[in-house]
This record gives sequence, C-alpha cells and structure tokens, in this order.
Amino acid sequence: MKNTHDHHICQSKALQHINEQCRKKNIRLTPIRQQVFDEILQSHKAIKAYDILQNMSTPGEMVKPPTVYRAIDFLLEHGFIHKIESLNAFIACYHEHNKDCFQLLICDECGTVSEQINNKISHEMKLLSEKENFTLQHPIIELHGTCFQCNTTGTKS
Amino acid sequence: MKNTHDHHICQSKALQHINEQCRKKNIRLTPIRQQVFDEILQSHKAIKAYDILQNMSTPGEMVKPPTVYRAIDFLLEHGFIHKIESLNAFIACYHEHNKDCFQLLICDECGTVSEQINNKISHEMKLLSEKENFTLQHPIIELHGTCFQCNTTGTKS
DNA sequence: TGATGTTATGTTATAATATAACATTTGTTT
DNA sequence: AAACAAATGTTATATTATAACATAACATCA
Ligand SMILES: [Zn+2]
Ligand SMILES: [Zn+2]
Ligand SMILES: [Zn+2]
Ligand SMILES: [Zn+2]
Repeated sequence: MKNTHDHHICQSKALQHINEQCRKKNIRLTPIRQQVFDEILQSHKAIKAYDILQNMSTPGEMVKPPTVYRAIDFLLEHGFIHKIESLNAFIACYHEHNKDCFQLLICDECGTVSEQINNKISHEMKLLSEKENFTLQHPIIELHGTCFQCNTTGTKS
Repeated sequence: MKNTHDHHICQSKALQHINEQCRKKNIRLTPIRQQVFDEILQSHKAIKAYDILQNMSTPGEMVKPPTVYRAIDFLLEHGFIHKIESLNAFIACYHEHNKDCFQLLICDECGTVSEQINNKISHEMKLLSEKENFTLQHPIIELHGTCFQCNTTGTKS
C-alpha cells in the first residue's frame, strides 16, 4: 500500500518551508516545536495530540499535555499544520498557502489525508458567503470517504 | 438581534418532519429522543451534549451522558440533526435532504448557525472527489465567520 | 552588563467531551 | 407466555483540551 510519490520529498520541502518562514517572520522554531512538527510530519495520516505526547515521552521523562498543545497552537497559528476537526487530529501542511480555503480528502479505511487547493471550490465558498451576507473567515472542508488505493486493493470482499 | 424569519415555523415543520419520517420508516421516536430533539430544536444556535444533559436534568433526577449520547446517535443516524465537528455541538436539520452535501455558516460572534444546500458546491465536491479517484461518503463543510446581523449591529467599535 | 519585559516551558490540577460494559426494562413477535 | 430485539439505566472510565501559576530562557536597551 505504497504511495505513488516519494513522501520524503514532501517532508523535506515542508521542513525547508517552516524554517524559511520562521526566519522570515522572526518567530521561534524552538526544539519542542520542531519535535512536535516532526512527529506530525512523519506520516500522511493524521496524528492525535496524545499520540504525539506518547511518541515524545520516555520512561524517565513524560511530556505533559500543555507542552504538546502549546506547540500545536503555534504550528496551527502560523499555518504549518492543520487540525482535522472531525478526527481531533493534525496533519502537516505540504502546500504554501495563506488563510485560503483548502480541502481535506480523508480516507476512513486507511486514514490517509490528502490536502487539496481547489480554486473553484474556494470561489464557490466566497459566492455562497456573499449571497448570505456572511463574512467568511475560516472555511473547514473535510471530505470523508475511501481513497483510490483502498477502493482497488480493498479488503472488503 | 431578531431573526428575519419566524423561527417557530421552522420548528413546527421540523417536528412534523421527524414525526412523519419515524412513522414512515417505522423507527421509534421515544420520549427521551423527543426530549433531546426538542432541546436541539429550541435555538438556531448549536447546542452541546452536556448542555442538553443539564437542561434535561432536575435536582432529583440527573440524566447521564449515555442517555443523551444515544439519543443524539439516533437523531444523527436518521438525519434529524447535524453535528458541528468544529464546535462539538449539534443543530436540528430544517431541510429535507438525504445524505447530501450541506453547508453550515457559523457565526463566531453570536453562535447562529445557518444550514445551506448549495447544488453548485455539492457538484464541485463530487468533481474534486472524482478527479482524485476518491469515493466521497460524508462531506463536512463548516464555514466560520461573521453573520450579517453581527456585521451591521457590531459591538466592535 | 544587568535590570526589565516578553516569550516559552514546567507543573499540577481539572474541565469538557465521549464511550465501554453490563444490568434491566420495555416492546415485538411467535 | 416464551423468546428475541430494542431501548434505557448505571457505573466506570477513556479521550481531548485548558486553567492557573511557577520558573526559565531570551531579548532589549539604559
Ligand atoms: Zn495547507
Ligand atoms: Zn485509503
Ligand atoms: Zn440538514
Ligand atoms: Zn452573528
């Protein structure tokens, strides 16, 4: 169940991007924040706060919730990661976008999450908002279903 | 901060709809389920499970979480209410739609939630999914921002 | 430099949201 | 009535997230 692309390239690009941005915006990518970002970056699947917590903990030194949640808040605030509201989980952002509208395709079989930036959809969201005299600030689009891989290699008989 | 329409009409329509559907589908709208639905129906704002719990409890008889969550599950399953993932809260459905794509406009100022059924958006969601070979099962669209009322009567100087 | 303010982290406790597991009751079917 | 299925009651606990306050690290500049 291998992805069609080399995920290491995504990862190194994302790492490069976060480092650049932090330098540029003069915000601090501290060791804790890096560690948390690395954990989120390791997978195309969404990861949960308490899993990050687990991964960062050692028998001797247990990381505590606020440590992770604060780093998550930082990363969210600057758009380096996204929260998936319907899973209470997080993914790294592999695109470079501002506060734009993005769409998440979430496979409920394998957990893979794919981020899309579809301008047509962004536009339609704006149109709907305008029609309703609504000032759109933060669109959330989470599409649950089954990915191509899971559809074809399906374990369901 | 009055709504432009008579919300009582929405409510009685929704009540009529749920009763009809339960008869038609031969599913049971038990007293507990009705009570929970009524609580959710009382407001255009989203309501949280533990608020429903509170509202249904009396000093003598405290309702317990599973009671409410089970009723919520029933109501969700049959489409009488929707969950707002980004708020961990629930609203009654005032439309009559199947498993369609619907959009929620959520005002972060006043908490009002407005459900929209926009066919253009539904269509674009299908197109995106097809393009990505993704089998769309459950789209979640939650648009956060500021409603017309709050924009015009804004308390922000 | 070192006094001062700001940002980040450590620590403890607890709030808020949700479910597991099993017992009992109620409703339905035969 | 017996048997089964669906709904509710009950206890306990899992999961997700934040409040509040103490300490440490870093930045600014007198
Ligand atoms: Zn992104
Ligand atoms: Zn999949
Ligand atoms: Zn609806
Ligand atoms: Zn509003």
